[in-house]
Amino acid sequence: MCAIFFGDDDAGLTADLQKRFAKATIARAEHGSDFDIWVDQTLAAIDRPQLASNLPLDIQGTAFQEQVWRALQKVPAGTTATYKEVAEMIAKPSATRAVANACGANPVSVVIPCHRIVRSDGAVSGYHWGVERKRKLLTREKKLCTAK
DNA sequence: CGCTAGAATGTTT
DNA sequence: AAACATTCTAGCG
Repeated sequence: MCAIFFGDDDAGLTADLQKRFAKATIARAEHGSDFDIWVDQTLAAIDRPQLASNLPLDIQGTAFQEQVWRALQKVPAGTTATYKEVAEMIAKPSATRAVANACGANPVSVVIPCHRIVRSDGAVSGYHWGVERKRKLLTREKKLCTAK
């Protein structure tokens, strides 16, 4: 698995995929195939982050991005971190903007929680798949966490 | 004191 | 060389 995308419709999704993987040919998974099983696991991982480690992820990114993404996975569900905090986690306190860049480059939306990152004033700034979706994810996670 | 405008900053394409 | 899902500070009302 090299990417996990959100989308409201097929057209938007494939368009996004094409943009990210310009040279790739888009194909669909057969129902009941191995890939289909992974999709199930991925969806399950939204609620249980531990399951994410079962996924055969094949993420491609620069060294900097990998640092950021690793830091992101340390952010507990139901909480948020600021771009600056993440920047400090990877020992580059002044690279806040760069961190934001790396978040946007993250291909695996749910496995790496790029939606838990907000601005220092607490405002939800941007999200590749829509700020609306980001807010919903956050409130949802907060509920899940407090319910536990 | 609260707000706006502008510079600083690191990484990617 | 340009663009960005930020942040910090100085200046103004």
